[in-house]
Amino acid sequence: MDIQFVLQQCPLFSTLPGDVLEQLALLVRKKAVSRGTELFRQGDPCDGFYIVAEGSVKVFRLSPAGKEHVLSVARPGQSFGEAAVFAGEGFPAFAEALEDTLLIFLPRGSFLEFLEARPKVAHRMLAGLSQWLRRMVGLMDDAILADVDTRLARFLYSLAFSGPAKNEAEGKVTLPMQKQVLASHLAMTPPTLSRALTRLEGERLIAVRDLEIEVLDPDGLRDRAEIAESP
Amino acid sequence: MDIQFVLQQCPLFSTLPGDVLEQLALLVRKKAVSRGTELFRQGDPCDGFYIVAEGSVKVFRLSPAGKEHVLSVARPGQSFGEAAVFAGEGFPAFAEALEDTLLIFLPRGSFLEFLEARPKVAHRMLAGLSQWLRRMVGLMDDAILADVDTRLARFLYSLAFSGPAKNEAEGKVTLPMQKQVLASHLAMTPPTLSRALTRLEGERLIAVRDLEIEVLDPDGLRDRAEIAESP
DNA sequence: CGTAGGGTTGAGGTTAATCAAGTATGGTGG
DNA sequence: CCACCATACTTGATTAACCTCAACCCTACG
Repeated sequence: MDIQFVLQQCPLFSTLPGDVLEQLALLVRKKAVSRGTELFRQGDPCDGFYIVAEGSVKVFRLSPAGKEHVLSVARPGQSFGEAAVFAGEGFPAFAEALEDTLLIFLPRGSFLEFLEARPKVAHRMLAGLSQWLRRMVGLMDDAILADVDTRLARFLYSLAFSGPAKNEAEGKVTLPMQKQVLASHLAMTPPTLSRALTRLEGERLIAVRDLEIEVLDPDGLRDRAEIAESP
Repeated sequence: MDIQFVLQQCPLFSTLPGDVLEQLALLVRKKAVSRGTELFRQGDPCDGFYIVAEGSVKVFRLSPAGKEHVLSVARPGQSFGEAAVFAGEGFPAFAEALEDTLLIFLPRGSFLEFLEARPKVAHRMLAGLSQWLRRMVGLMDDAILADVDTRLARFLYSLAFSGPAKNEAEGKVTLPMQKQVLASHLAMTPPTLSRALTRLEGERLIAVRDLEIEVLDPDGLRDRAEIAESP
């Protein structure tokens, strides 16, 4: 695994010139963990943050009653835990590897030094945190203002037609996580997700086969997702 | 109104030395608006952000169906809209003055220049955004994982015993907004909030008189809020 | 006074959680 | 190769929390 390559994949650092990337690479540590490994717990003091090189990591919160809510699933090139670096109050969530995973760890102290000298990177971090904030706010009022079918439709639509327009030829996407994880991410239970998928399938908007989802009617799905037309 | 004084009240700038504050003060514009004025709309291009000097501003999102969700109410010394400055994608929410309000406006361009030269301030902004992120995540999984009574208890407890421990002698606080605004902030409807207050009152945890809330049983309220003991 | 807005109270309806049973699927060990 | 088990997912029936709609109260204010 090439560290610099991974760093460059990360939105936070993708605009950095080669020599700066090289300096950054000197600060980091590689870390290989197996499925189920807990990277950090809510409240743990934050000694740095991570970028996923291979595999995936679930970031989630636990209610006092033990119910879990998945904030995000980090996949290769994505970072997690970076917000905690600046607040200095410990991690606000749990993180656990969903499969055998290769990570890059950026220690807090040396990373902050690195930042101090590079306003450009700091600016990039500010943009990155703003994005997180945006995403979380979106997630939140989705969960509050929209019903389950709408939430699901919105997730599927943006998976298929925005974001890193990935492996889909026409409208075929693969869910980036298990359905029970997705259910928690969308603030619903697995039975509810199952039924919501069935309903959207019944409306001929999608076709489901395990984690493979085919979007049959993009416009219909967009309507269901209550997303405004773009032009 | 003294601009520098207001800037210093804002957590983002409270640690700045006097001369830097002076420079910052040169960039800003005062703005007086009357109750009901819309400061910006969701999607508007972001040309800067605000700090409240006097009054209060409601920041909220609207669902396509027209339902409103109040993200926060900014009061004197608090900033809003700052996240949009960095993302460069327009404001993610609406903002409207709840009363006649005095504002300080920091224009995007000159503020970014100001930041560029001052890593310390940038670092502070990073911490500030992290705090926002934390608050939003907290709000979100409150709304998702906790029932209405718990949400309300949590809000009241933190209002009375953390935050800017304000005008309360023992356990008396004033709700910082109308009840219908609070209801939306806590992701419930006014009738539901009303009943929840009645229930907590019935359990002798609080006493309500208009916007004045007296906390009768702090420990009981903390238990109801499912907040872990601190020691 | 009379009206308007915020707030409360009551009855009824709906969404999604819960609980429980049933159906694949994949891995493991005999 | 097959029996076994664990895990993910689905399906069904019931329940409960909260929303909705409506009437009503109250205070402020013209």
